Amino acid sequence: MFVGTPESDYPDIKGLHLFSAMSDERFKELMRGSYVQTFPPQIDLIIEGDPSDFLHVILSGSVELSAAWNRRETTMATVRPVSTFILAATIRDAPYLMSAKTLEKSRIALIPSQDVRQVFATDHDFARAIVTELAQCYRSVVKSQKDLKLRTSLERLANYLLRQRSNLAGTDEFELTLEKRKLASFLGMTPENLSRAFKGLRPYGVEVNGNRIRITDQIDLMKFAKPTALIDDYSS
Amino acid sequence: MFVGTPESDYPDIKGLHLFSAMSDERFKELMRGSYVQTFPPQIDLIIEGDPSDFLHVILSGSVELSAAWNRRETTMATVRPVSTFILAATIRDAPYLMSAKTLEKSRIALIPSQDVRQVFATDHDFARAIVTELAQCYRSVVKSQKDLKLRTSLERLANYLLRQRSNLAGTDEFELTLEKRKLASFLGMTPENLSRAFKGLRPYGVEVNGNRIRITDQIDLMKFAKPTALIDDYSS
DNA sequence: GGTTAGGTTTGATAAATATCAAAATTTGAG
DNA sequence: CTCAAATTTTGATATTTATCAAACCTAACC
Repeated sequence: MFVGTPESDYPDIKGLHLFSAMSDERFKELMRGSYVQTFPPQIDLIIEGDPSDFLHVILSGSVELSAAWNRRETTMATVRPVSTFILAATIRDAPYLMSAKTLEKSRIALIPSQDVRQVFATDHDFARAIVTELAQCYRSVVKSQKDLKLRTSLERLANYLLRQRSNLAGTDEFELTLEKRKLASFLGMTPENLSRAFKGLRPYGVEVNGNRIRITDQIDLMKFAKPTALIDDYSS
Repeated sequence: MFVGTPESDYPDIKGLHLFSAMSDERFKELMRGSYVQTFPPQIDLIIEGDPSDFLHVILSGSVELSAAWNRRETTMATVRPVSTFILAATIRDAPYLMSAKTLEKSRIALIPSQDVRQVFATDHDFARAIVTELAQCYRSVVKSQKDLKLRTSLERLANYLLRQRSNLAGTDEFELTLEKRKLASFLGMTPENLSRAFKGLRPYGVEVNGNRIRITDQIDLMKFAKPTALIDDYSS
């Protein structure tokens, strides 16, 4: 099992901003201690509260990050290739704050947290790359927090659709990448409410057909959604 | 005006985890480019969207971080001495996501972002300290997000009170450090709702008298609030 | 192709939260 | 100390959102 991540996966992982500045030497060292596994859908990779044994890198498929309390559960984010997750817990050697579960069949590289922390302590370029990554993560959560506290559920949905649209090369028609159930939870509402929210956006030119969304009047939708870079631009 | 931060403030600032590992040499260099200013209450230090010109260090007083959208406004956090704020924006050289305003008369050290980024690029210990700090910040926002999405307003208030209680050496009686108006906004509710929420906690042993809170039955309150380290422990 | 399980939608209702208005209380300035 | 302004509380009401139940749809499976 512990045979290390196959070399064929190196380019994908090294392509991440996090690892790109690292010396090949050290990168290979890190990879040797790691391994790749393919998981079926609906597998729990991490339960919140667990000690952070591995930094995870998703190579294919998709993973849901969720949190639970008092029999309630909420989707915090979905992670798609190629990216890492649970970086902050790894660095701080602290328990995971979120659970992770595969949504589809997924290939995931697991890098022992101890190794990551060790390289972090000695490799300055890596430390700097982590800073940039964490600053980005932090800013993303702050944006998401603003979304939640400042907008109604209808506004959140409208802005979500506009973000999806621009992610997907700005075509007027696109598919939802999330099950509606998950989307509802991600946006902080119930599935029933999401269904009604879609109807509520019809007057602004949103047509829904299963997973297929068509935005017939983007200007009109934007006038309602009022997107702003300080909430909706995940790249800054 | 640009006379540098007075040396008498060095110990406080150097005491921050962020700067403690930095060489005295470099620290003095950073301080020479910085300056300290005393602001009256209710002064806008930062407007969200501004370019991040300075890393701020609060030396005395208190500062509110808030965000606004579409004529709505919400309190995101309050910062107390001695700590930095707006670190992520400084590092990423990105616009501030939150506004900052003094709540009381406050002394604040301003360190040019450019200098911080430069030291960050050359001083490895500083880079590592920033990582730890940012990981901590990130985890705090995630906890706060879980609080918001998983709990009702009554539960949020109950857990807030328990956190305050433990922060303040665990006495049964303590003072709110925030105006109720701000507290309501921080907890994601209206002032009217907060007032009613306090009443709603009376059956669980919470007595309110102005800013004075008395928790007469901590066990009972905890049974209702169900605090968990994965949301309420801001030190991990 | 029929069946079943799970997701989605719809309608009815309940609960949580916000809004508006006004009274009560506190705070701060002069 | 007194008055004005702001905050807090209270009551009445409206809006938003959640819950429950049932119908409907979809997709995987035998």
